[in-house]
Amino acid sequence: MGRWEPDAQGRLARAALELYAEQGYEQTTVQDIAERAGVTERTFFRYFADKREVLFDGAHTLERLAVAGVAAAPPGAGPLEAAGAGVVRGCDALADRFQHARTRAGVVAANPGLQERELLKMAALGRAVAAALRDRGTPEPAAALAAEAAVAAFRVGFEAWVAGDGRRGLDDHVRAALAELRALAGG
Amino acid sequence: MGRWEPDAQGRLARAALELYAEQGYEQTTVQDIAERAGVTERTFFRYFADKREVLFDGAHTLERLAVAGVAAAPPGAGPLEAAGAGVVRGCDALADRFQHARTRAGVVAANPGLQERELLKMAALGRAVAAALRDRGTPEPAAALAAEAAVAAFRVGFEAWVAGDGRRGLDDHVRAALAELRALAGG
DNA sequence: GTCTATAGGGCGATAGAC
DNA sequence: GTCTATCGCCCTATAGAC
Repeated sequence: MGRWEPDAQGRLARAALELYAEQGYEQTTVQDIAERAGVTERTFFRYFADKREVLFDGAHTLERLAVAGVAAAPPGAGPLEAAGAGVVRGCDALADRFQHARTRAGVVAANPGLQERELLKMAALGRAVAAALRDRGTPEPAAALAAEAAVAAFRVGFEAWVAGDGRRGLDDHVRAALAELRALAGG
Repeated sequence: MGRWEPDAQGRLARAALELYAEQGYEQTTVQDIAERAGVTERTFFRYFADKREVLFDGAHTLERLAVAGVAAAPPGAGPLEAAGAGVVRGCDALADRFQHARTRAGVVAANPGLQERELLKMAALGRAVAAALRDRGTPEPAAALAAEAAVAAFRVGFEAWVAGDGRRGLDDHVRAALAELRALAGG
């Protein structure tokens, strides 16, 4: 057994979500989080760049899956179709964590600073999807626009998912939003 | 003549943009800005909620114009068409300030914290446009999706505008992005 | 206007694993 | 010995409270 309990990062992330949900983001200090996780304040900043970032360490998985989903889309698929396949694939990153996603969404919705960070992650997702589209031959500005539109559908689908009871899957909601988007531009 | 120079807010905003461009956002302290504007630090926070907000005081004008543009769209226009008319109208808020917009865009592009704030303003624009669409009868989720798509086109158009030499107007770039978006979903 | 708590970065010390 | 995780203490600027 080592000198320290293992998985300090995981304990910090869990402690932070709990405290943000219990007493609010602004009312929670980094020291509160560190104490609950059994480490010092300094260790928190070793794992997370700032107090917001602790809620967003899963963003990279979502991005990676979405990029893979775009790459795996059939060669004949158009840009919007491929981008849609990407964000639908990304749903796998969250699908089995409905309760966690819902709690987290509530915390984020209650604080503009956290919304900013979420938007930054969604923008990064959009850029990653756009790059994946360019890799399969989609030129700009079509790649950026298709990616942004697909991410918008993902966001709308995600909101519907956490607003519901979780019986309908996230991917189902996102697919519905994508269909609606096609209808809008086509009609 | 009063006891203080007039337009402290304007001087602060100008001083901030200059300093952020000259020496970087992070290297600039609020005190630097206040000194150049000839006021105290305390006065800065009287006008701006935080160090980022000083770059975004024009956002409300853009939002107001966009909402008016949606409301003024012909009754027969579809959701995406009306949302597009909104963001095209919003271009009037920036059209005659190309140099200012370009400098500001460079500063924002160099700092993730400022990008976050910009994304928050774009999200607010999207919500305002969506609300204007609902006011003219568009149901959800079509209103949210059309608004997000139009704002994405605005952003793409804006980026092309500041990347260019300014001879083509912002509205022209945004209209082109909207056309591309329609083509994407329609094809 | 002054006073203060918190965020967040820099740097070196320490204690184990290997 | 090296490497890595953690701590401790110092510091400044932000931003809110009084």
